[in-house]
Amino acid sequence: MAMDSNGECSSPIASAGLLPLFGPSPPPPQAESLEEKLRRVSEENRRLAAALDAILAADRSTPRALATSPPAQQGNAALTTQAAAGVTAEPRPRLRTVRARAEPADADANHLKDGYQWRKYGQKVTRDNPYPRAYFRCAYAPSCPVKKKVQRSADDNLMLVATYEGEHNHEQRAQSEYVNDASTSQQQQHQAGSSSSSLPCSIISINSLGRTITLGLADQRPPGSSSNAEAVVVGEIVTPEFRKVLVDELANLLKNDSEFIESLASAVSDRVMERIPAAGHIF
DNA sequence: CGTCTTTGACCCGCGC
DNA sequence: GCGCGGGTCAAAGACG
Repeated sequence: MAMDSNGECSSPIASAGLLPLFGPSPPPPQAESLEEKLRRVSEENRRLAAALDAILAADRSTPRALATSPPAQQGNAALTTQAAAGVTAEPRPRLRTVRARAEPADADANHLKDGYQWRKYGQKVTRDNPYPRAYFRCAYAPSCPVKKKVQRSADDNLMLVATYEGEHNHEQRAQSEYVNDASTSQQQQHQAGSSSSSLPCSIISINSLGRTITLGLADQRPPGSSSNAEAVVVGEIVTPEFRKVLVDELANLLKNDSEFIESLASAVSDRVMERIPAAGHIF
């Protein structure tokens, strides 16, 4: 995943070559086995990680801070990434925006599960959007300065737009939404391993009927586990055993699930449409 | 009973 | 200075 000039995520297409996942209308390789798909995605992840490294290396020459984001956890909203706050100038580099598509069943909930616990402290109807904006504070640590605003998109009421402000100053284990301790330790390890806390910038979540697939495109998490509700696919698959478990899990999830394909196509399509303009002014 | 959410009021910055 | 809009506070209610 590439960062734009503001340190935010943007399309890697221009620099890293086309990721088939992002293709405008990826032909469903139905003859391809799940394992082959997995291998292909892992390969793409490696390419993207390399591209990101190159971009970050170039970006470090400028003194601005990289925006970070909370980890994309599994929830009822599929996190997609963003390129938003302070697009033209960066006086407030800690501001970043995450777009998430909510499940229709949660159409009334203005809540975005992102791996942290939040306490709502306000709600406001803004002028340019008929949907109310909700204000949240990090509820894990009283001293944590992080805030977020969540508002539905005026264009698409299923699209949640969350704006994060500040940096978490605590360990991430703040949520009960983690599937299990193993995945939690992964998250913590991931956070400790990354230079700037957490970020969904490198993660694609595709939610289908409560099931989520997360593709960690740049981070190097250790092998993890998955629950009966979710499968987490990270960029580096280390052991054959893990891959087997992963493939089995994916197979269970996707078997007889034509809606997943539709959701996937929809999510990819949305994402491509969001990212193409952002990529246009990166280089 | 403690915690969390809701919601109206208040504060503050900004543009005119 | 005034009005507007965004952001925050805090009391009250809901909930487990």
